[in-house]
Amino acid sequence: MTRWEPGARERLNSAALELYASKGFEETTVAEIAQAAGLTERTFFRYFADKREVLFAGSELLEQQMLDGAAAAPKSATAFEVARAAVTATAAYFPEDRRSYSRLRAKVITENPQLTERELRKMSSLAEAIAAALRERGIPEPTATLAAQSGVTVFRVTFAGWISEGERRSFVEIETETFAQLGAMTAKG
Amino acid sequence: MTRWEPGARERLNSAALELYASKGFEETTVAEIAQAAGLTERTFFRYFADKREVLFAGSELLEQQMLDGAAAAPKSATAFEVARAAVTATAAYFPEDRRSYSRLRAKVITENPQLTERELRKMSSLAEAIAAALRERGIPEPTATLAAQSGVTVFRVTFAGWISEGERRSFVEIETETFAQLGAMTAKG
DNA sequence: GACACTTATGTCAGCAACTGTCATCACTAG
DNA sequence: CTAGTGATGACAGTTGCTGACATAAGTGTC
Repeated sequence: MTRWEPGARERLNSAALELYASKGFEETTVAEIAQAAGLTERTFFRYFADKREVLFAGSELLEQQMLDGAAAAPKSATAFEVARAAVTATAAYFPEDRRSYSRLRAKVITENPQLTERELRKMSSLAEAIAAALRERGIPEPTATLAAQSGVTVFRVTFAGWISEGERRSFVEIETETFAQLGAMTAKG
Repeated sequence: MTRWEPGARERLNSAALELYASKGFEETTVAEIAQAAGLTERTFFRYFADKREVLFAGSELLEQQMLDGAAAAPKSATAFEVARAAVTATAAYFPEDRRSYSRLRAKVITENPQLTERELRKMSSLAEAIAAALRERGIPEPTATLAAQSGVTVFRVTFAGWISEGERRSFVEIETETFAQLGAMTAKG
């Protein structure tokens, strides 16, 4: 018999989501999460920097995917095209099987201001990563930030649509349309 | 003799900014801020919901100014034009005299992740307010959110430019240029 | 197979953010 | 003069989070 079961991180993760969803984020104490996972509070904080972070672990993968997408764009691409490539590359991250999980997670997040803040920070960090990649390509500020932010905005709108009630289209389909709308909107005037 | 000096809110506000700037946000305790203002910790929390909020009070004014700007836009304006009107209306909020104060405040905020999160939330809330105004005008989603977010992105980039070292141009000047850049960027492709 | 070494966890003490509750003092209306 | 109101103080309590140290499981070495 091992002293501890494997997969502590996983257990903490799902225990947290379940509790946050069932009784609310603020009403859940870290001690409860730890107990549900068969661990102690102290251990929770060894895996996650804070009570919120447990819902956002793994976002480095998303960022990496975006950066890979940006890197794959042709040399001749404009700033906005590179940003778009970065966003498009994340589609693989949102297959049909994850849609309902994403819905639950998003619901928990939008219902709590603290979690919303953290989500915004992650989005901002994604934008900054893309902006940095654009700068690497020689695109100056503020164009780099502007393009990166716009790309992330499309990403957010796309994601919101993807998890909206009754939506059946795939992530890429929605994304394509969202980009088209942004183009149409700013082109005019 | 009154038992307490007037302007408690003001005193807490400036004491907090000074302490955050001089010894860092996390290194400053609420008790210290309260003491510097001649009050108690409990009173601090009567004025501000949390330790961060002390730097963000008054953002309702900014939001109102944006909404007024949006409301003043002609009926025939497109979603993006209305969003632009909202952003342009905030220029009065950033006169030359406030630039150095804004610089200090921004420095404190960008140096701390927790404060950055709160700032992002405020920006998000501004975008949501504009989006709601657009919906009121009959503009459907996701166009409303897309336009509002884009407007706020321009606002953020403009603000960052305005407080950047050595920048002399006025807020409106920078804003005009930023909008032009966004238009040029998305139009292409 | 004894020994050190590393890694994941537990235990415990403590700080600081935030909250609820009640007391207190200045001011105001009548 | 008194009763009421509103801002503040006093104080205790919960919880997020951290540091320091102990302990047990697994891993290698001779």
